[in-house]
Amino acid sequence: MGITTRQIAKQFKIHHSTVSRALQDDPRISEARRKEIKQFAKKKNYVPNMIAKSFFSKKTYTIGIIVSDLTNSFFSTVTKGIEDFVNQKDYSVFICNTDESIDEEKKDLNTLLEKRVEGIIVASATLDKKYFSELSKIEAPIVLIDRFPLNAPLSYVGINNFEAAYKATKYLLSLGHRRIAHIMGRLESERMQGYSQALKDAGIKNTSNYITQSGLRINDGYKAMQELLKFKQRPTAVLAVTDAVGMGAIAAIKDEGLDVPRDISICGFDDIEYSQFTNPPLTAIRQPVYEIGRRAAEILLNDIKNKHSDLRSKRTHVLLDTELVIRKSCKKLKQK
Amino acid sequence: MGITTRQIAKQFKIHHSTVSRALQDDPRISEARRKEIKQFAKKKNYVPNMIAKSFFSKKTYTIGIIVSDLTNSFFSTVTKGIEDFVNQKDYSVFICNTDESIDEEKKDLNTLLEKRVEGIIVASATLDKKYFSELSKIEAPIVLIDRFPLNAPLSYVGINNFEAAYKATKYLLSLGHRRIAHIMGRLESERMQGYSQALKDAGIKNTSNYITQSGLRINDGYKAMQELLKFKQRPTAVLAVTDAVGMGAIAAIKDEGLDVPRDISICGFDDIEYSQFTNPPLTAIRQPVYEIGRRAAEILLNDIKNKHSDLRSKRTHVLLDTELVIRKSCKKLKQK
DNA sequence: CTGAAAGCGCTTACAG
DNA sequence: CTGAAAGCGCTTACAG
Repeated sequence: MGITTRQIAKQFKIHHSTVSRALQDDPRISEARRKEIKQFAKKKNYVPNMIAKSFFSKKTYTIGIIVSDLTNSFFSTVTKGIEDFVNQKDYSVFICNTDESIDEEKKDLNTLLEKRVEGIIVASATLDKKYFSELSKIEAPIVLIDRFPLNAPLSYVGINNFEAAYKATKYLLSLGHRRIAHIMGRLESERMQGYSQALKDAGIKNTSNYITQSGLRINDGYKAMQELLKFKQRPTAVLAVTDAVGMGAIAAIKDEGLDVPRDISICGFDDIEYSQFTNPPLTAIRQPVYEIGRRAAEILLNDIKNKHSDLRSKRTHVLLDTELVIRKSCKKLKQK
Repeated sequence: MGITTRQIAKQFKIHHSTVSRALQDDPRISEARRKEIKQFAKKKNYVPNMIAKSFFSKKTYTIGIIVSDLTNSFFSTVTKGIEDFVNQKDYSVFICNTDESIDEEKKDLNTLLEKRVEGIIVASATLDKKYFSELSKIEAPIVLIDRFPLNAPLSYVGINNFEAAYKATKYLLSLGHRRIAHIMGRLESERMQGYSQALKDAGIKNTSNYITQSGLRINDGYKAMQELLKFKQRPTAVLAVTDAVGMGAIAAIKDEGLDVPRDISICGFDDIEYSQFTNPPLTAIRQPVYEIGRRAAEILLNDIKNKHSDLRSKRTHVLLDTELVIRKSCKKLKQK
């Protein structure tokens, strides 16, 4: 193992507390001593033991991030936003994937707490109120991202999902579509509600007819679209819960010998980097993904700093703006 | 802060070592004691302090991963592969982004070492031999991925880049292309060499004419392609150093009013999930990305376990197979 | 300017 | 079956 302050001290026949002080540039230690100690430490590749430091100071300079799947472009981008921000402040980050399992999430949470992270950012695999009220009792600051019940007793940053989905659906309606389907996510019911409301506001009944549930990945979208394709009256447009699902849907449509947007229009949600390159380029709601991560990190670090003061914002709720990015995957329907 | 073993001990007027043992299910502690202690601990939300445990045991159950950019599909997939594997063994992972900066990489490495990770997996931002020989002196096991000089004095897992690029270039040649360009990466010179060798073997001189260097992202590919488009004799095919670069190249070609593959064929490298959805679908060399992560994790954990024994494989070199996935972005040239 | 002590929360030999 | 002690590598009041 690495050399310790005690071993350095022995070398100079001094006390290890002096070594500790010299290494910290304590002005009370004489210039000469400091120099020789630091030089020796360097030569011996001394690496301060943060575990011991943390043990003493109660500061670990680490936070944890819990997401469902890093492979998902949304989550890797959020994570990058978080990492970039906290790194500047000398924090490290533990990353945990839950694969949408709430049990895994609880396990991860526990591990993080055992490792004494100073704060946690979580995109939860559940929306269970009880769970969140438990979370809010945890001492370490927590910031929710992406998934959260509005008015959860915790800080969160994300978007207004209802509004965004409403906006997307209205766009589809404005193109003349009436049979608009929605491939919804397990936890993305706000988006589904925004979709439904838009249909209702347009005077469309039975808005739940064309709703099918799916996972968030490409394959999930493929399968969900296959289901929608079985309807005798096929939808003419589909609002997908994520871009990846939208891509899967496009693939399913093509495999059926149909065309996007000629036969069916597709609107995505996220606007990941690759969506501009699909065929056709995907029209989608854009979330400021990186920014979501950055803001969450900012709030978390702030809560950590003010942990013991009243400045701690136990409940900062940030909803960032979304934007409908119109590309080529949605077609205007001819008037009948 | 959370409750400690001492506080629990006080509650029952016993010694904290007894509490420690009860919590560990030490059979020497009486059934009754154990039960009441565990129950009380649970009620009080006792969370064992891993920092203290690590401090004692010298095991932190954490590893570090250093990559250039998590936003890059390749790296997030590798990371997932690593995480999934080590999680089963109860390890946590620190994730560090270097953004291709070697200074940042060194800083990250140092932080990881201070935090006493038990091992590190790194996709380095450099190929400097001196650097790697320094790395090899570090006590913690290290496994290199993606970027490494062949025969580096460290374990690594990746692919045979030379061979893969050779294979891709040969495919382009077989399609009748002669003016084949290569958008190379800063560190991907093996791929470039495979490309050059294939051209040479086909009797093509001046193989460096059509080589241009670029970053690894979409935008980088866009800019690099713009340069290639300026040649009086434009290339008829391009081997891109990554899929993302290939996508950028396609965009640049289209923006110039040209078509892929009609005017220029594009071959990617990686075969990320999104490449099947581009327009046209991207022909690319497929790397077993997730598997690279998994294997690297396996070797690392093995080295950690055998750290002090001869079983430690200080230099396991694994090169996984690649495959050329033919889709629609490369066209057969007509015979003249 | 430097030293000796105490303590952070655990665990594990050593006793009994 | 349980206790008391020592120690992991640091830091920081307290002395002098």
